[in-house]
Amino acid sequence: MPRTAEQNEQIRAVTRAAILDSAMRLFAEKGYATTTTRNIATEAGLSVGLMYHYFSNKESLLQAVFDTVMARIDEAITAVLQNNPPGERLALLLHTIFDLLAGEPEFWALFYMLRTQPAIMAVLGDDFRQRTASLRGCFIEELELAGQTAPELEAYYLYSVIEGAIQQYLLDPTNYPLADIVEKMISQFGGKQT
Amino acid sequence: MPRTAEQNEQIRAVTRAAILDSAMRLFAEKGYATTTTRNIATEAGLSVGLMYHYFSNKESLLQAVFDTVMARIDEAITAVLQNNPPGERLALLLHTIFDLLAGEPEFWALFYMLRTQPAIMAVLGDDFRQRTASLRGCFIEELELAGQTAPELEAYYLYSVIEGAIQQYLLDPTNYPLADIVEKMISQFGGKQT
Amino acid sequence: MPRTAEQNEQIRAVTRAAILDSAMRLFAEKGYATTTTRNIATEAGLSVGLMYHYFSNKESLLQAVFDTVMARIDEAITAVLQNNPPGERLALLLHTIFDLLAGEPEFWALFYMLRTQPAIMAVLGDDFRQRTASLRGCFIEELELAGQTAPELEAYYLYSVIEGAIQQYLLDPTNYPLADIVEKMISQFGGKQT
Amino acid sequence: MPRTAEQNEQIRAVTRAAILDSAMRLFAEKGYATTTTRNIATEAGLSVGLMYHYFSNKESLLQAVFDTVMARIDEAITAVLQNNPPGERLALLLHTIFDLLAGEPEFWALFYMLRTQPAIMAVLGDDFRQRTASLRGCFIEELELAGQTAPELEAYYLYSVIEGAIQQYLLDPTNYPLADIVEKMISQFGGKQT
DNA sequence: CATGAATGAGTATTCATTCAT
DNA sequence: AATGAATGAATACTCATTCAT
Repeated sequence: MPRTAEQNEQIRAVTRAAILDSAMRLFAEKGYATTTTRNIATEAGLSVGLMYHYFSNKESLLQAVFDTVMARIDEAITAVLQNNPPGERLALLLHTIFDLLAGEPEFWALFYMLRTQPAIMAVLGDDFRQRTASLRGCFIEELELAGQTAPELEAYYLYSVIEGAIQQYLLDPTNYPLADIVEKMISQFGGKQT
Repeated sequence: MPRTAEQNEQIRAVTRAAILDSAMRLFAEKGYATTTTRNIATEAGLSVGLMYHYFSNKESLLQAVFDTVMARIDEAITAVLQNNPPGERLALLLHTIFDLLAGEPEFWALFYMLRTQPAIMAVLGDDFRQRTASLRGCFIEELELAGQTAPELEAYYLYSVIEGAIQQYLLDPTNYPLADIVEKMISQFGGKQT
Repeated sequence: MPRTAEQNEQIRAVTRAAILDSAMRLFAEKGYATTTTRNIATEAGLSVGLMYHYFSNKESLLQAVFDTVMARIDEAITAVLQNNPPGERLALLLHTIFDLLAGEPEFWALFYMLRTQPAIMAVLGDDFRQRTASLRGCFIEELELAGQTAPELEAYYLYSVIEGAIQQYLLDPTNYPLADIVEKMISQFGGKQT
Repeated sequence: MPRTAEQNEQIRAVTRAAILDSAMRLFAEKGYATTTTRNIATEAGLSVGLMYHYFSNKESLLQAVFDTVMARIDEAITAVLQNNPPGERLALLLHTIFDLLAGEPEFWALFYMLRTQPAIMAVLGDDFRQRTASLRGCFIEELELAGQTAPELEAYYLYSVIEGAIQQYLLDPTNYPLADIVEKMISQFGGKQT
């Protein structure tokens, strides 16, 4: 007896996730250009042909990986924003971001790998800038509530510290004093301590 | 009659520079993996074979590009350190770095492109970390003189701000308030105003 | 529906044989170094890429060709040794070898072409020496039974005559008196006449 | 002051010999195809360009190497033939050939390397066959004098033993009982002992 | 006579992608 | 849905040969 439509749907979802997962891991580990489609299929435990049933391109696979990464970050941030009152959100946001960093560094490594590739930014650049602006918007709001006099500039500055901290951590995870840096950020930008 | 050794030296220096220049520009513009050796040779106005007369392979060309970039940074920094008294160097260092950024952004884009590629970091990683540590060393010294209580931590923090600012600027050069950010950095870390 | 494992096996066997066959013919005809991988693929009627699906590189293809050639010889020799009583084998062995020579001279031409190439002997040398020793072992045994007083030396001598005869024949197949030479070898080394 | 014509002649002869020597050594060591023209020039201690003043081609260099090798053999053989009475020459010829083999095995290795390359034989084949016939002619004469009943066939046979012995020796110089084999050849073909 | 910079066609190999089953 | 055989354009790199000096 053939599979039901529902079962097929189920299978598709699982397989798709497996491919995405392999791709994400391999891109982060070896880079986009040096990862072959065959690599990804093998790692995901399926045939090359089947992979092309799910993603028409290596590039569309990249796009999907990017979307997944971004969705993950958005989700975490949105959760903080929705479940906490303005004025308390800044410290929580920072902790969320850096917990993600400590927990899944490859994830952010991938993020920056994508972001610094000209070939990739040609495709994803606008998306990147838009999301950055939106997150900075949150910061502005919070910084205003915290009583900062020049919240826009402060937001740019804060964003820079965050970004720089992530990169420095990725460059040398064992020595970078991540926790101290985060505390310092919080105290500087006036969020309530947690 | 063969060319004199001097003439050859001259020719070699010019050609080598042309190759390096093309490679640097193309790597920055298209990424390392997507730049072909033929690309580089054509752009430099010479044959593939000749390129291999000067650099034994693509990787060693990358290494040479990296060294050139680094030498350029080192040179600028060293000039500041040697020609100014301790205690006044911090602000000057920052201005130097960000002048370089504003003047030749592709240069730094290349720097970060290289740094976020796992395949490339496998080759250049140690070099990167060493240079980072050395520059942070300068910061520590200056921060101590500026009377900071925890100069090590401050240095890590400062370094992060710098790095983040560079990246944010590269992402959106027209909107990022680079000058203001630099001023803020200087005032925060206690170097004398300029 | 994917092909069954059996179907794939079938396909692989056929394609592999086609590649090996082309390679063998071309190596014999033009030499190893002057035969290109593209040559082989074209001659076998398939794409370059596919050839690499079957053999990981040109060298491993060479190795496979060598193994095939050797298996062919071994097979013929083993058949003689197993189906005939000691004491009668020598003449049969010689006839077997020289029938192979007359029937497929390119086959032996290939054999010697490989053997005299330093670059190739670096890869296949040990194998060559080992097989030579093993065949000489058979000769010793037979020569002992034929009542030769110094079977070891005789075996070396016999082996030399065989090898020399093959090469002389290859150099000038129309004029070399192969049959007479073989008869002379048999009468000299005391195998029963056939 | 410019060199005299004589000095130039002198220089040319020396340089030419150096090139030939390097080529011969390298061809024997690495094979024709894997030896580069640059290899040869470097080994001979001169520039690539200069080498092309002496030999217009890699192929013409090969031809010259071959001629040199052949001239050397011819010379040795002719010396024996001219300075000894018919009837005593056979054993001397054999000793001459095998002394050459023991003294300069690479020399013969080169000879066979060239001879088994189809690409090379296309150029040198006729030459090879002619020289072989001429040497066999000497053998026939000597064998007739030694009273052999079928001197033509014997000559073919002898030639085969010689050729086989050389090759076997080259394959495994340490173990092959060259001296014994030579003695056996001499006693078989009836030349006077030496 | 002498040099080595310069050329570019040619080679082995890889890899995204397609397709018959 | 699933397989893996098949394609061929593209890539890094080599090397015989030329040529300005």
